[in-house]
Amino acid sequence: MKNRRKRIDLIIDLIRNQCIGSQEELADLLSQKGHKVTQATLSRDLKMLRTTKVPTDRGTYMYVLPESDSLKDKILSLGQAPPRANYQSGFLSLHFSGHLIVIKTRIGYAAGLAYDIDMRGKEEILGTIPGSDTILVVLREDVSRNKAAELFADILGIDISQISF
Amino acid sequence: MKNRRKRIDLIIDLIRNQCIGSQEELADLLSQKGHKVTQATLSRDLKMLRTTKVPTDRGTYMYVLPESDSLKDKILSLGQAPPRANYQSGFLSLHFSGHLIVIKTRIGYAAGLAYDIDMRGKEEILGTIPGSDTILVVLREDVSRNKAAELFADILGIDISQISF
DNA sequence: GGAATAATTGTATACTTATAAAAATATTAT
DNA sequence: ATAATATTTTTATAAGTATACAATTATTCC
Repeated sequence: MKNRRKRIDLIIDLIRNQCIGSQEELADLLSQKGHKVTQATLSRDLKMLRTTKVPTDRGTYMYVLPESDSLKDKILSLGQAPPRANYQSGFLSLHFSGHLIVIKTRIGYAAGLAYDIDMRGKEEILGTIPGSDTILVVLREDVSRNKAAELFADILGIDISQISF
Repeated sequence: MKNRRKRIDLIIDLIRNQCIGSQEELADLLSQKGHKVTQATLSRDLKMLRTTKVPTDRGTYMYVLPESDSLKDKILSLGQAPPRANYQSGFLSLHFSGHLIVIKTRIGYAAGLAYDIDMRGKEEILGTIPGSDTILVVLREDVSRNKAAELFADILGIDISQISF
């Protein structure tokens, strides 16, 4: 089945990025994205992903994914490459938000990495702002994500699959 | 009530030391030790303890306690007002701009506050960059302002009305 | 291809958990 | 102590989740 994989990926995404309080709720979100499945199927999916429903500070409940190890295995077995830290450069992760890029680094590595990025991306980058473990990169408005992703994969010496669009 | 504390302690003990698959099961164990309570009470106890039911490798489910920190606080503060650090001393204002949030703090408070924000908003926040009296927060693109406002009201211990949309 | 086998899903339902409302128990103030 | 207030618990039930079994869909092996 082809859709199962996509559905699982989507579930992981949804759970990562929003507060989902029940399987019905998840079913709704999924169907909005074209995956019509019943609660029973989600119960199985969530069990397979070792997902848990945790009480929140606000008195509600939300599903959360398990700490990466087991999850990574699950994802791997579904054919997707897990992101891994690059300890040589201090790079940990890269995310887009609008024309911004947020790069997380090991503590203390932000400044050094930001310098390298500045040197390499004069054309595409308006500026970088390093904290201690985070770099904010402001892209020029006319630089596409794909272009930027290629550039950063190159600068950081990582595979483009490690970049989260 | 005197028994509540003892019951909670016992629940923690039981969950730590054996596999408990349902609240009914826990109720049985407790009653063997002299604590006769209904499932409803346990539901509340477990919610209060932030306990979660996790799918095991063997295809079963078991309750587990959360990582220690929050747990100790909960137990210690049983009955009293919920423990919440008062960050209001450092916090001055919060403004949105696109998927960014700019928080002004009293001088010197930005780094500390940013750290707390990082700890609390792993899901919703891509990263934070503290200056000395300003924190830049980059939200994930799919986090709405309302959700973010709720989150920050909670993190900062302020009323949501203090947040400027 | 088509039969045999395996994986996935839906249906229906049992099982489990959460919660409103009422009752019981404790605490506080007078 | 007693009324007033607050907390905790049970009861009853709603809400949510898991699973047996049947149906469907995919895969494998002639």
